[in-house]
Amino acid sequence: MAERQHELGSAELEVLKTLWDIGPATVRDVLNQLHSHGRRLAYTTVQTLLTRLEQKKFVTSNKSDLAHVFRAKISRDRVTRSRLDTLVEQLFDGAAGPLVLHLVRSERLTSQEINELQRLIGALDPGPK
Amino acid sequence: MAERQHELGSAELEVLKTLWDIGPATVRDVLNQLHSHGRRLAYTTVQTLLTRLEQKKFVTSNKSDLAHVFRAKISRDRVTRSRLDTLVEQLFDGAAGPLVLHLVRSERLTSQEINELQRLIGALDPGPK
DNA sequence: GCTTCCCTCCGACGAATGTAGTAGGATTAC
DNA sequence: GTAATCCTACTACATTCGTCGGAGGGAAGC
Repeated sequence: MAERQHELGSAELEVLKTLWDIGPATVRDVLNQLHSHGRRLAYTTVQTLLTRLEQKKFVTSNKSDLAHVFRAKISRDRVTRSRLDTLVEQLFDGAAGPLVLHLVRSERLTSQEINELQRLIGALDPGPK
Repeated sequence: MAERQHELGSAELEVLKTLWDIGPATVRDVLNQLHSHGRRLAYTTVQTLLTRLEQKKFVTSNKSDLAHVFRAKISRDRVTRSRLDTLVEQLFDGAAGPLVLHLVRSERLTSQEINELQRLIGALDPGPK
């Protein structure tokens, strides 16, 4: 019950991601963007999703124009962090290490990412702990 | 609709994790284990969860004894992988790199894990791609 | 000024999920 | 053997989520 990860469904996340990608937008804008990515949804579905996101405080809207303009209020980073926390918590009882190792081992990194990682890791201080 | 992540709810996962932790067990065993971790659930709730997990083929049961013995059929690794795939897909459009970088940057690793990582990363070949 | 659009508001509905109660059979304790 | 236990099977119910449809009010075309 400490797990309040039930705050963002997959469809809601898709819409939120669209806002991150194209910036503040109307229902129609989001719908078009989704359509252009092959995602079929009804206009009102997107509207419902945006409304729910607003109720959940993940989005705000400017209602001064006829077509309301929605804007993401939470960053992609925050959502990522939250999702990861939940995953790490649920699967590894909070230990992030095993997850990272799992990811790194799963050979899904591009060479560029590996280089980047080597830099980052090299800079990390295993320090006293 | 391509998203079939809707296969394992958080409560179901808790029960599955218990099976990974203590091995094949009865409803009562799982319940006790959960209780010992402070998780309050009714006996029948755990039973329902186990039944559903069995329907979903994530668990099998031996019904020869009065109290059925349930056994995890899917590994923690497979679930982890699946969860990660979903997360990477939903948040980074499939690119695992950013996720790893995010994790590494989030300073939640123990020094031991960092060492382990440095070894792993060092062994990785950025090679041709 | 109608007709057509487009938008918002509201209600709805089915599936999945978390949580649990009840019925009734089997086992154990006297 | 009778009562207290324990277990399974079945049913139930509230929520959340994904997905829309319809009503009704402005805006825009002609």
